Amino acid sequence: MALWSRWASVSAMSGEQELGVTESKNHNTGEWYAEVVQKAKLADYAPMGGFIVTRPRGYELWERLQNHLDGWFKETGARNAYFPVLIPESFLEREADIVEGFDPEVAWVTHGGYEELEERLAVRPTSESIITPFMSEWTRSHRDLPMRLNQWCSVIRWEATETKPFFRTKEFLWQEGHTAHATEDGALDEVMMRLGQYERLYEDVLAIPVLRGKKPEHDKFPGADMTTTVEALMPDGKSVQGGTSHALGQSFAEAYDVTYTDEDEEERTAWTTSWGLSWRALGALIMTHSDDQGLVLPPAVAPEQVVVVPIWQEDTKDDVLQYATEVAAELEDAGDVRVHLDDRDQRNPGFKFNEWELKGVPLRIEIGPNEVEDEVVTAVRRSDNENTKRELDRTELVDEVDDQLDTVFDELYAKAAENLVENVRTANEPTEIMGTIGQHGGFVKTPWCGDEACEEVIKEKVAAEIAMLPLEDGEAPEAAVEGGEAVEVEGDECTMCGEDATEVAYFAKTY
RNA sequence: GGGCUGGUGGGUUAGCCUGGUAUACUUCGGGCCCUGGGAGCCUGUGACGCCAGUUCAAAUCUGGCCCAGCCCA
Repeated sequence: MALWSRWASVSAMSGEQELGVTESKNHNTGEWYAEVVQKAKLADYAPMGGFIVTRPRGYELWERLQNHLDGWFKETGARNAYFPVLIPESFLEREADIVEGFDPEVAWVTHGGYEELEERLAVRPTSESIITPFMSEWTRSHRDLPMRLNQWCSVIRWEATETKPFFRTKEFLWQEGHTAHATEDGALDEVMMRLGQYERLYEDVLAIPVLRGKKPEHDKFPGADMTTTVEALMPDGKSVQGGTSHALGQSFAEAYDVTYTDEDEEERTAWTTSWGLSWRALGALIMTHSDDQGLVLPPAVAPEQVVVVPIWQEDTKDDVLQYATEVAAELEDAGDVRVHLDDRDQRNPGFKFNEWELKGVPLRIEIGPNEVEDEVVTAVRRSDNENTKRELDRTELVDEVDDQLDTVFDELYAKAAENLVENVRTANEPTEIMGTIGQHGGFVKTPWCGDEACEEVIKEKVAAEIAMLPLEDGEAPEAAVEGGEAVEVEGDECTMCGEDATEVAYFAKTY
């Protein structure tokens, strides 16, 4: 048994740690993650494999994320709608690629009560096949385009994989946007705009830097011309597909007859897109920032942004509580901060510190008789690994707290960005790709001819695949993160087969 | 899909080999006391993953299933 593990069980038996996280993020990422999710009260496992129960704290994270994205969607022309969870088999069958792509993981409803249905109904694995037919009905003229619909819903994909809350579940919450356009350019602009919004969500809200790219041909969404992705690198070296946006060309429009009359009175076929982001983003959020003390959240999604912990003695209790109450009220009213005053009588301060750290509150404010006397508050940032205590002046409280919350975001982002930048490496030999991924994880970029067989060579050996290809020639996604020039990949021959390279491939192990 | 490890009150866990009374800590409820990093005392509630089998008797043995974590495809 490894040392760290023995420590974990020893401290558990001594009754010191069992409320908090006992697993090590570095040494035992899987169990650590499961523990953080459960002990921070984000989710529980459901009785059936592959399903989870999202608890209020977890759902609140989703709601905040949702509010950001939904606002941007609406600002850019998308409107929310809702389509049935069940899709008739005959609808699903109309687009051949969708059938082929999702058939193995579709859940079917075959009975209503005791009656067997005449036509079985698919529980949606994605909704193109029910939404596009309606876009067809609603699209008459070029004046109806672009048509942009979005729905927030859950889908079911019956994969036989291990459950990992938010990362891998048979049912997951997501949004799926569906649009139709008069021109291919219009559709492509849409695809990139939505990808940009996903990138913005990760970078500006979740404090996670991402790489933008497209998926290789063989890994595209079924029926799509192009699938784009934002990829986030987790601390254990695996890549997460954080959101995807697809150019569907005209294949869906043809299959479901989305046509319109243009200015010249010609009947034309529309171009469609779809784009989705799931609660996997929450998985990436939890995995990226949290530590061995528990959850760590950036302020924008934290249910409580500030927790105020009063520390009193019998003779100071009234003063301390009054001061703490005023501080909390001021932050809430003047500062528009989500603040919680933890005035529980039966818990000592140390217990509260640990508990709120476990729950990921970005900023803790301690108020005892000393603070009251000096007219200050003591603040500790969750993102500060040194646990440094800072005095904030009472008279500048709102601004100071605001600064501290910004700093939490900056610290979280900087750490995640460092992880990303340090873990994009180049390789020019197959053994080098495999060796680098085996040793460090992360992304390894290398020239590639575009042939799936060449990916397979790597995949078989180290279970790493092509996570993405930079979107345009010469565009190196990590340059944005580094704020400078991208590192050039040497050579223009495919590293695996030696044929002419057409792409730069980013290999990684993936979630 | 294959293999490994595990599943005992809400959480952590002892007991299992060698069948018979289920251990402790903690959380939670009540009471007292206490408050600058998981304090203390009293008290109460609360569990053997599921289904079969063996047996006078199963948490314990056997078989099947379910669930989780890990490794491989």
